[in-house]
Amino acid sequence: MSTPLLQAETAPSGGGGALVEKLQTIAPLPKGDRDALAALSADAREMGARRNIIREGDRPDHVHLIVQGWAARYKLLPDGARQITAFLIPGDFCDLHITVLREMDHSIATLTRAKVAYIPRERMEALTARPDVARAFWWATLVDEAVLRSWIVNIGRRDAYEAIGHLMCELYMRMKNVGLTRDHSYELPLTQEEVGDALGLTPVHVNRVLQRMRSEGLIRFARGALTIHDYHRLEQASGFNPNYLHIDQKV
Amino acid sequence: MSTPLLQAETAPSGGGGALVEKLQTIAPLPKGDRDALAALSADAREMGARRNIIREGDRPDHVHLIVQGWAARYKLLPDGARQITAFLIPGDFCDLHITVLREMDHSIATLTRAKVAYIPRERMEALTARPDVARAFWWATLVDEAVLRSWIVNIGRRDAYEAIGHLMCELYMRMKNVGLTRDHSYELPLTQEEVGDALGLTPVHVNRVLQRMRSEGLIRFARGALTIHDYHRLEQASGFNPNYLHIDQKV
DNA sequence: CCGTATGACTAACATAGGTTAGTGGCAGTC
DNA sequence: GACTGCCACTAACCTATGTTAGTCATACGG
Repeated sequence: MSTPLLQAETAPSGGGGALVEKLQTIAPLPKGDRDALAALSADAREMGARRNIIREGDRPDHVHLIVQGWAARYKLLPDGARQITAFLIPGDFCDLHITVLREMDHSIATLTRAKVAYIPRERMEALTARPDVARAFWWATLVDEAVLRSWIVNIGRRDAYEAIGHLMCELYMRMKNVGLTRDHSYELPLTQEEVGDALGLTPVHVNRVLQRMRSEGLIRFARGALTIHDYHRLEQASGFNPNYLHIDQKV
Repeated sequence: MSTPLLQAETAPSGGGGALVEKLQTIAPLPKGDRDALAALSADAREMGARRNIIREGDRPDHVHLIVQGWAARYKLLPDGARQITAFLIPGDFCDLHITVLREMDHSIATLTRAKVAYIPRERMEALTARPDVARAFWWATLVDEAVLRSWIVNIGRRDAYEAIGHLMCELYMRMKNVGLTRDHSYELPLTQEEVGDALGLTPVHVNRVLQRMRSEGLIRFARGALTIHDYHRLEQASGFNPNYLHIDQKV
């Protein structure tokens, strides 16, 4: 029996998958729109863990959508250091509007085995011709931007304990929003090094902080899954305020 | 004689101002578009330094554009710490698409005296009906996002010396792109505390680093203006690569 | 002109987090 | 069923940056 790296296949919205689930956060979409979006996930490609989806300098002519599994945006520094700037979960686009820019200024790689849909430009144009879809894409783009701002605060002004807690809360809310949590648990298939690369910490220090959180009974984090034993306390301790996710739902 | 906090009024693009200058980075705009954009700056309001333009929780129904002077996006933490997540210079929108989201998840304040244009929603819609303008707005949004990613790398994986140098290079390129540099100098009306709030550093440490840069003959930074004596060396030392600004111009 | 901010700057000391160099467990593989 | 590689985990030590508590110069309002 292997660790369940992939997400539950039972998409809660009845086949539409994470993308439809996510894009209906702000407003329900007409059936036609839902079907058109759900169709994107149909012929996704399987990819192994730790494979590049796109690399800095690439000029892709199609858009990538994470259907299943996890991926990360990252930049490499000359000295080999890596900074992860985003975690991508099912329903997230990798490069929604890359065609407006000349080329990628960062890379994206899978973290787990994953299913990734490749969507040709014309197909995206057909989708954005639907006003509700276009608006939902805008919403998703703006939330991505808000998450980036929130990460800057996390790295710049919170200590390691708060930052790690904050990240756990954010991922909990995002996973919940696409139906991938159960109680206060979710698949979190990150190594301690990857957590460190996202928060500007070393794996050694990430480990220290995790030990402390465990000893305090706050969380359980093992075998690629996180359980938050006391969500309220974690939120408090890390100064997490979900308003920047613009979800407007209850915990 | 007072310190010249405001930017040169002589907009290089013949009256269109920084916005037109910036939006033509990727492609020239038709005269009609240029005029429509330039008209936005016409009746901007004067604001004092350190005044809020919008605050977290606000639901503005119009868009703000920095016409002259500097502003900053920021978030405040419960303990009073501040993290600046963006510096806004002439030609930058504060909240281009706020109407898609419910409310602001961060605040924006002027840093210097500034001229800020208030643009009603209908007027923005009329502008985005012009395809080239819509595309240019997209470009601006995506570059803003790329800058956020770059800041995450800066704060997460570069030391203070590199991070400060990187910020100076970025602002140099952005100011140059709207015609607000002369040789390798530009108005940089930031206090050392504001630089620290952007990079997650204390003013004491910012001062230490600046002293070092000065002693090395790299820069001159005084009275609200920065001169980079050796741009190439600064770029090297800070690992700056302007590709993420998507400007495609020479230094 | 004098008082009051504000911001640049410094020194002495404290610490969160980095570095280096491991050990040990476990999963996959030939 | 031994090898291999990855990852969690630890210990001892180090340093970049934070903290506290100032001094000093300049700008501005009255």
